[in-house]
Amino acid sequence: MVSVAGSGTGRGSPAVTLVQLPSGQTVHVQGVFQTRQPSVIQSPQLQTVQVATIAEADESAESESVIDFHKRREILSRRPSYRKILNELSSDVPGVPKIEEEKSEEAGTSPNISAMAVPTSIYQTSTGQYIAIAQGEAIQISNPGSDGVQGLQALTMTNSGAPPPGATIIQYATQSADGTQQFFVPGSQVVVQDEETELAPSHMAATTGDMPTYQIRAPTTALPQGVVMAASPGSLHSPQQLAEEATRKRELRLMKNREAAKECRRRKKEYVKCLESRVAVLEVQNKKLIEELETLKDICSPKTD
DNA sequence: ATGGCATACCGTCATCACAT
DNA sequence: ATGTGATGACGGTATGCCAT
Repeated sequence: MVSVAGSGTGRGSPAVTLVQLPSGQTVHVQGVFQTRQPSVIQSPQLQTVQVATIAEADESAESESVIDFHKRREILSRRPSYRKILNELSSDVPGVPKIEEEKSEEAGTSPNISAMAVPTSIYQTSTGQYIAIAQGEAIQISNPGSDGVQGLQALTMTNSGAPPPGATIIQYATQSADGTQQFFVPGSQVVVQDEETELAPSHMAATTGDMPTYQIRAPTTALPQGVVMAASPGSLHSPQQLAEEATRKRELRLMKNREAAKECRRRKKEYVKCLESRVAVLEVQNKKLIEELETLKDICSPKTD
């Protein structure tokens, strides 16, 4: 005969069951008969509901259940956020890294304009680079492909040489050893990229060492190809200006969404990795427990003698 | 070498959830 | 009500692998 003496089955703590063997020997069995555990793949929303259900069962039901109905409906209908899911997972499981909350400004996750000093104008070239012209003199260029500081380059105006009438030559020291580039800024809003680089796909431009050159010109009738007007706040009157503003807003939204999508995919990958590693751990654990169970069965199998 | 296939990555759109 | 961020869905592109 085997008697099960007792168990510590508090939620969160592993259940320890005391098994008394016929020989009088007692065995501590940990985790074979564990209390309900959330499935690995289960969303934390569901876990939340489970907990709520358990709580309900414990208490005198009626009063709470009516209130919780709508809440639960809300929870169930809500789409998961990978950050939330992973953070909830990691709060349960030590060793699982949390996804950090964005520290909006100084984090610098997006390599571009958000970190810049109040730019008045933002441009995106056909190669995907962003150019921001601040109120003062600073021009910053960021490569969306690169991250962090590397993608960000500051420019200062030098007012030298013999620029075209009304233009200011800007020298900008690239991080590569060879290059300086000239930007013509007549106080207007257009950045023109040199033709040789204009046709290059964005991923090529991001990876090649030779940097493209740009010109910032007075706007003509139409925007040059490969240039997106991104900002010129101020009075908007004509339908054309309104249309430009709409275009600018759209481009800005697209840009933000692009970044958001990147971030979302990164989080999703991290989340999936986390789940995979958790599956691996649980598989090992499961295997161990099965072996343990078999051993116990062998030991405890009634011998008719 | 080339075409087919699988996979990964990216940008965009639509939609939802939440904040203001 | 509106703006914004997050995310699923979809299509396009790049890349690697394999059979021919």
